Amino acid sequence: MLRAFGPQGWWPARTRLEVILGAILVQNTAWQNAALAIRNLKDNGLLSLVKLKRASLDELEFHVKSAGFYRQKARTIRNFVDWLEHSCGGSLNVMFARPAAELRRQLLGIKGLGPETADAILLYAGRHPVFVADAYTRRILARHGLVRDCAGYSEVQGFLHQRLPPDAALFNEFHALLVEVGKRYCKRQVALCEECPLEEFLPKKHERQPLLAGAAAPQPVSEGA
DNA sequence: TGCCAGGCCGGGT
DNA sequence: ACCCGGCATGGC
Repeated sequence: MLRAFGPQGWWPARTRLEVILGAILVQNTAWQNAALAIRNLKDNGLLSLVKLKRASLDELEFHVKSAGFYRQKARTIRNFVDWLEHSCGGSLNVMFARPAAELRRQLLGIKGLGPETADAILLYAGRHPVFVADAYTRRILARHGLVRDCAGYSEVQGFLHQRLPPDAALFNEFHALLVEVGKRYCKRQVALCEECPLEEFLPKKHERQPLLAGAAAPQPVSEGA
């Protein structure tokens, strides 16, 4: 994928706060629409924790409207800012100084932040080696028979964590490339992705082992595989 | 026109 | 522990 598409330069954000806002705003939404919302916040001087704290909910809703689900996302932003204030004295430095596992639990406690959003924050703003097993990642792995079709977020994330060295830069680039490939070759209603450049690196279909088929336990994998 | 997009929550089995 | 409907805008 890297050879086919080159480095993706993700996450497309300038600051940690932009990563966090983008992670919330992009939930089940095309990035373009989330980027528009970020631009609106920026153009209206709201792209700082102090300003976000002062903004009314109506104001937030108005500016993030282009991202869709704007009432929920405005509340989620508000929930995060409130939590940061109470739990971290309003400091992202304090927040990101916490151990990844603890911080993840706390983020999941914020209404509107689920596993993918929390992990995107941990990886792309905190540089923690946590794989973001988003819809494209799950779809591509399932289409190639690496995980079950119905595999959920944590199952796919576990699959990747078992087989990859815990390297944030690797997770970053790999995930970004999976999304790029997914956008081109692995949409929802396309059953096959014969054009997918991943095919080149995988065993032929008849040679593939059922790595996580059915109720079988995950296979132990050698170190650094 | 209809489908899709880098989810998450709440209520129901 | 799943399953489902609701949430909403913008692009093709």
